Amino acid sequence: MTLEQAKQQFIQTWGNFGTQWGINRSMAQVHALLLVSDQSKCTEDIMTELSISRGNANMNLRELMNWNLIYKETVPGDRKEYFRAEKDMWEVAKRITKERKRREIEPLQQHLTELKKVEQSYDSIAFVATIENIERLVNRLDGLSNTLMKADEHIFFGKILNLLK
Amino acid sequence: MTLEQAKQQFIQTWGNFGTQWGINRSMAQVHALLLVSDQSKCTEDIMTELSISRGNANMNLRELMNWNLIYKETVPGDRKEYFRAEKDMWEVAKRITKERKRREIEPLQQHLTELKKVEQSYDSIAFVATIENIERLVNRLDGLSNTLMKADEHIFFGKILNLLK
DNA sequence: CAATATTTTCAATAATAATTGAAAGTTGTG
DNA sequence: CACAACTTTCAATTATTATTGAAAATATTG
Repeated sequence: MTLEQAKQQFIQTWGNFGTQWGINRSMAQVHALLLVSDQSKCTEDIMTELSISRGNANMNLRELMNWNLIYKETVPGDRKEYFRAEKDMWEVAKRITKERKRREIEPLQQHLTELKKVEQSYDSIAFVATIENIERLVNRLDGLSNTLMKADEHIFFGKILNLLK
Repeated sequence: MTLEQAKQQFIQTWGNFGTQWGINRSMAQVHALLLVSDQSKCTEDIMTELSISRGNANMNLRELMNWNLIYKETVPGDRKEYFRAEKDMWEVAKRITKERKRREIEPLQQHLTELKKVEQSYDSIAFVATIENIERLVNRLDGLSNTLMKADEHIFFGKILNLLK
């Protein structure tokens, strides 16, 4: 397998896994392309190399910036914007965690809190108990994300993986 | 908010979060419905209560069984199959973890191992290093899932959440 | 500030994924 | 074993999501 083939393969694979996680294929592929590229790339490069449209490239680059997974770079004497990916995968994990906490865990916590305001009755007891079980789990996932975001990789995994030894 | 409204709200909310995670809305809703229902329910009940077709209900019930999140139950004197959800949310978390490990982490590990077989060259060094960084993270997530699946909730979260105190 | 390069937007279109429902298959019953 | 009850399948349809590309907006240069 040549380097070029391997990179293509990786982009393909990353794209497929992305879709399984509710991330659109193009966004995952743009991310993958930048992860395995030494030089930063401009929109034009990305359009060409992934055979996607300008609009698509632009939109997903912007979204990757929102997730803090890529940076803009400027090249002296060139007007275009160039993009580079964060390569430290522990950083990547932390940033994804931070964003998912904000977009998913926190809204879910809000919804669950609301649901507990159901009017009390004999039948509502079991319902509230179920919601509270879900809430407990979600709160713990939240605690886990907070810990992960603060910890360094070594401490985080080191301690966890020793849990049951 | 009446109990009925709260249950409907929960089903709605669970469905929406599901779609964000690459789980189809109906499957998440069927799961939600069974989570908040005291009695086990047959296909007909589910079709009616969620206003979905027989095929849809059947397919998603089967998929929830594959994930080990619901059980079949039989009612004496009734031919129909009834379904009940696992209500222990720590169990639910463990089972989802187990399944995601099998469906996502393990195949990804395989792919990454393959990619390292790229032919060596000056340029491939950086590529392999990036793949190895990704691999390290994925392996640790794998270790984390293994630990979670074996641990009980109290031990698992107790120790983690004390990490940085 | 006009000319040009570049980025952004967004309505239209295409691709993908979910859903339906009727037909085929299966299982249990008298 | 014929019938009825129930479950499963799957081609067709519908709904959702992603993508395109041209036009509008913005930024940069001389």
